[in-house]
Amino acid sequence: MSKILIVDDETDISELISLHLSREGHDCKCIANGLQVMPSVIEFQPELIVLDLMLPGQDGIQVFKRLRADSRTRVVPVIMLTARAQVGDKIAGLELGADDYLTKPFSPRELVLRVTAVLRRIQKIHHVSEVRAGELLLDRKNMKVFSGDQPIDLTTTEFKLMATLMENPATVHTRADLLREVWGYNDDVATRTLDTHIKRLREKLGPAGNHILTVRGTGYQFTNTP
Amino acid sequence: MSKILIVDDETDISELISLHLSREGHDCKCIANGLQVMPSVIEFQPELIVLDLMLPGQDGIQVFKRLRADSRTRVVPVIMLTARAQVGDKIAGLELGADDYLTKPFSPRELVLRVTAVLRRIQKIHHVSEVRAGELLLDRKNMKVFSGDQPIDLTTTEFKLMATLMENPATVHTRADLLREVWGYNDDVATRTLDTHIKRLREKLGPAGNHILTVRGTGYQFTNTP
DNA sequence: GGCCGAGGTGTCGAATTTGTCACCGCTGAA
DNA sequence: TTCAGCGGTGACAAATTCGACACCTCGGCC
Repeated sequence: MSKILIVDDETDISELISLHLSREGHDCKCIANGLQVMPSVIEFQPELIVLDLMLPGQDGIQVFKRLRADSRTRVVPVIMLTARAQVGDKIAGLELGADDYLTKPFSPRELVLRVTAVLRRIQKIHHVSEVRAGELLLDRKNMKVFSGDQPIDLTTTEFKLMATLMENPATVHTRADLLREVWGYNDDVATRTLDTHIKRLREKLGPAGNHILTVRGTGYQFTNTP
Repeated sequence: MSKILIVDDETDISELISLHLSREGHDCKCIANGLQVMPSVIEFQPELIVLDLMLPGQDGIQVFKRLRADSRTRVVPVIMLTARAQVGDKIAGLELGADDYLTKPFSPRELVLRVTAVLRRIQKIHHVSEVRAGELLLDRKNMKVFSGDQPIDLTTTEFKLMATLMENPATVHTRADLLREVWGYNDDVATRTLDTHIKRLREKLGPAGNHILTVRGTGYQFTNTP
């Protein structure tokens, strides 16, 4: 369930990749032009970039260098796609710090595996410590939530739930998803704890509580703009 | 109060920098040889690197590239030092994504200002969610501590205490410091809670518990090498 | 060796946290 | 309009967490 940006000139390949990654629950966006990369990354805020080195008009390596040169995009992991012939590029890419690479042609399954591996590896290492949403601010480092300047005391479970919701705003979190992420329930348990905790969160958040929307029959959703 | 690695061939400059940064409360380490950079970074885990581009034997730019190419070191911000003449280097460095640069000669005050600025900027964006120490691993994201593969369940307070200790290993944390950071006690309260929690931590950590050293009359200290 | 004080440890009660349950209101489909 | 079911809510009881305290051990100084 990660946001992935696919940068490839060949739109059919992009779409194929996108299709397979979407099936895994990822949120994909495709762009064909290297010039769009920086703005797209800053706007879309992908958690992973799949970058074809064969881009029209400009070198994929240049695009990559620019990604790594900007502190806003530096930490985003990149998987490079290279044609088998471009050995030089591949080496250059890895030297510059690509997180993985794939030589064309490759099977979609292979790509999915690499993506999963990189995400798992990367997500364990970095994450954003502060999440902002309107007047709300989630501070992981100090395990606190602020509504404006006012700190809101949350218990551990409440905080985890809040963090899970805030981290992916505007997406619906299934009851099962939340129970898995926050409580570690892997099988589909019938429990009302989630409801109770949502209630407690809303209570403590006060007016900001209406950032948490109910999606009837499915789960809950955090919205930046209540 | 950040860990800063200074990489400079000229030891007198290193020492000058180190002196001024230490006065600001930072924890500095100096190395003169570019080859030591990677191991030093991985061991010392600095939050900022001051890198002189004039290194004996090898190019500072190469060192920098290697830092950015490794996922373990990629996010560590770098301030580059360049001689005024090396305009080409400076440009190359910025293009590659240095976080700031300084041309020699510079005043210590200037450097301190830059360091402070970069730290403030960077710390707001990312922080390391995982802290490693020997077989121990602190995982902020999931609020867990692992001893090897084995997860150790900690309560919120225990986790905060553990995190505070692990984040600055090899430094002595005063009782007052810990009570302030973990419990928020600002005035000097006489309490034994800290002792009790240290005991509980050691208990739960099992053999790894001897990472936590007692500094008699002062406080506690976390050590990477028990 | 004896003493003093710092720190280790076991235990207890209060406070907090958490999951369950019963009851109710609301929603949306028929 | 009706009704089944989903979700909101208040109450409650079990479990956990936390800080205090008493007692003990150990290190350092005389």
